[in-house]
Amino acid sequence: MNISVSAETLAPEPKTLVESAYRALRRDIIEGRLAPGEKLRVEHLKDNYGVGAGTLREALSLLISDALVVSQGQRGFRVAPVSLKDFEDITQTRVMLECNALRQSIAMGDDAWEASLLAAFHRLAKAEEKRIGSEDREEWEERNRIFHEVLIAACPSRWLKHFLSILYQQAERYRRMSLYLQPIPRDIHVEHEALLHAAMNRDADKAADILSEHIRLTFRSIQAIQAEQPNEKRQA
Amino acid sequence: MNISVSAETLAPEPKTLVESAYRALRRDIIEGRLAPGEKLRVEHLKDNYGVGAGTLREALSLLISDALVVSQGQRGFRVAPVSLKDFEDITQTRVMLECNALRQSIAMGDDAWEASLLAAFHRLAKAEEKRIGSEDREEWEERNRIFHEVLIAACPSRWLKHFLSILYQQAERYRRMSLYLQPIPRDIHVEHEALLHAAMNRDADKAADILSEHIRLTFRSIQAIQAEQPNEKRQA
DNA sequence: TCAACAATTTTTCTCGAGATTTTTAAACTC
DNA sequence: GAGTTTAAAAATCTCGAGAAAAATTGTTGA
Repeated sequence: MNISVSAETLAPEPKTLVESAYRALRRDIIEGRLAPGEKLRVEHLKDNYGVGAGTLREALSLLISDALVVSQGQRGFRVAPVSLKDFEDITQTRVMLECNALRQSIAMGDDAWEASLLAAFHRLAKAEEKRIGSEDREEWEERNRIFHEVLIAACPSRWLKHFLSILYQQAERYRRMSLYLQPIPRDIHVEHEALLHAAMNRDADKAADILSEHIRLTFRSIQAIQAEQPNEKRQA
Repeated sequence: MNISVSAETLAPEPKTLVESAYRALRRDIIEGRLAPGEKLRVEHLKDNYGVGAGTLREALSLLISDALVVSQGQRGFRVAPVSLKDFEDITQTRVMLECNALRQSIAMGDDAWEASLLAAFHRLAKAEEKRIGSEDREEWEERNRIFHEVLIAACPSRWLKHFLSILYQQAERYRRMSLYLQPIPRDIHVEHEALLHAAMNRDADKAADILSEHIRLTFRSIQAIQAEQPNEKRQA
């Protein structure tokens, strides 16, 4: 079985300028430094990222795969817009796919999978303990992603995992946008723990239920924030 | 409700050379003129498609979104490899997503959706009648795609439809590879008809069952061909 | 005051040439 | 003869400049 945590997780460092620019841009979009809907002028950005125009265009083309950038005809590139409706769609689609993948993973996971799951949970728990300073947020984000990734790692469907990685990225962007200042609520740790135990006990139904609620809860909290502050930008 | 058949279907003609090259390359890959695993040398291809090197690179980058092209590090681009295992994965994932989308579409489709579904079926049926010459194959492919697209058009999830369009493309490539000479079996028309009636009668369970079998059947027939001729190329 | 038109400016799109890196081939040693 | 090292060839990657299109600004006329 190919768990391949390090394959998708610890990317093997960029070997080309296009790749570097792609990653830098992706980070800047997901972490909100490039605002949703913002125009991405090649001539202006190529200086910021220290590459030529053609190289930057290529990096932007790659970001279309992730649906983080949109391009239209002869009018250049833009950061993908956001909307609550879109995030709801992402959430529902992710619930369906991730629960399915989790069931398969639980059904097929071997000892090595259990071990890497325990390890990923442990790393995440440690990050959750000391996440007071905002410095540790990046570490928590990384470990949270890995935990979710390992949960479904034993699922044999590459396509399912591919789509889920795209949806996770999208969800992360929304999460960061709204929970920028807010500390991570405490009960998320409890959810992760319950998820771990259900998975280790091979209780697929319970695990899927917890995961569903876990994913939906993020949407609801952002929905609530949006309801309080409807003054935020609201692109189509 | 936004049925938007013409949005994804009749693409609004390319307004840029990158877009033109992208479409030409996509056709050539899906229709098998560029073989799976084949190396895509930019210097050689730029002449065939009549564009500059940078433009072609950008088009290839866009094809990565569709998983029709893969690139690795500093070693250029390749046509995405194929394997029976991959097609099985595509089939299963597509069954799950397309059935789900179909159920939503049946639940939410209005009169206009029913009308466009009938129209799409009619066009497809006409193409199925006169598909003796291989000339009509292209027309049948197009109308088959539109029929499947309209079936799920009333599903409100953009992400689901986005993923399905990718999977459909992939499946089309496999279908064309193996059924190149074979005429389209007659019972496919019967399946389409049963699918239409189940959808029109709002019988979601029945429609989903038929659709599942419909998609799986294509895989099984290719699986059978592959079993007879295991001499074909078999990339990882 | 507003709308339509035209000139300017900006930006996108495109191409060809140069610098690195990979691949291929040959020569050499053990 | 097999494997390693070295040199040539090919391909990829990268950049800056020129052509086409879009967006902006200013002008004119009702």
